[in-house]
Amino acid sequence: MNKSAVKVRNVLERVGGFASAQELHLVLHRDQEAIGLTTVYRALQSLVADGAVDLIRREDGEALYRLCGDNHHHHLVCKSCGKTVEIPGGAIEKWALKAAHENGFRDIGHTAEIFGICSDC
Amino acid sequence: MNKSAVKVRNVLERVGGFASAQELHLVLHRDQEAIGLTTVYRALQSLVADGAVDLIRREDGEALYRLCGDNHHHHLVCKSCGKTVEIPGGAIEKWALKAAHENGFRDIGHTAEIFGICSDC
DNA sequence: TTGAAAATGACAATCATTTTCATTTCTACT
DNA sequence: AGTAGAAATGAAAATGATTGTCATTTTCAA
Repeated sequence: MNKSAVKVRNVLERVGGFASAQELHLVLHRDQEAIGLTTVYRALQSLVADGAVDLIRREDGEALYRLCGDNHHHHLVCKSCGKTVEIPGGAIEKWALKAAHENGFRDIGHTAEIFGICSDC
Repeated sequence: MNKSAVKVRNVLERVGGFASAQELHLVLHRDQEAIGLTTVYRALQSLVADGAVDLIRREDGEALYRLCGDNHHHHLVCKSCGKTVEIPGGAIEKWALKAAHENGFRDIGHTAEIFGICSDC
């Protein structure tokens, strides 16, 4: 992991939730960390590729990033306010492996998100 | 619902899965249905607002639309050749409902896709 | 030190989606 | 039928996040 990726990861750690690439870039600049927007995007790409960062999409399609623990989980997202709850995979993992295996697929990955309206909205 | 929305809905019915706005526009043109891309977008917006159409995001952020009330299924996609297999939801449905309920969410929907390498690749 | 490879960032390019706005088509009422 | 006002349409321009380009800088092993 290179220097920029470390900086970006530190900011993600500090903000402690989902943030867009542009927001992270702003925070870095407020902190006098000279780093280009392009580099922020590249750092995020590699962090996501390494599995160190989660990527989800806001409803308007904008990408949001968040540090993720190494434990695998999925998201329950409120369509109205964006509130997000991490939930364990559980049954999904087996379901994905089973379906893939039955069809002769290997190197399996999966995505799953649940969305709805939270109790506050 | 106006004329364009009906046309768009008919195409969605015929393609029978997720499709992007641009793909739908292409299909409409192949069918000699003169309709502008702008109008396709507007029709999709109102269909989504009416709850007649589901909107999800591809991994690159592009919007995909699907008629609601389609019998529900998920996709197993080959990362290499793009081959796609429809698979039933099964366990996922229960998992999504349970997780959402435990966290006080309502109006639940979910997306799930499995990626891997198919036997031909 | 040196030279190749990787990283950086200003800027331009891309591309889905939205806005604008002039024009056309409905709709309701006489 | 006629007509005014509202809604729909679509071509073109604007928007905005993300990615590509490429010249320059940094890193680092030999």
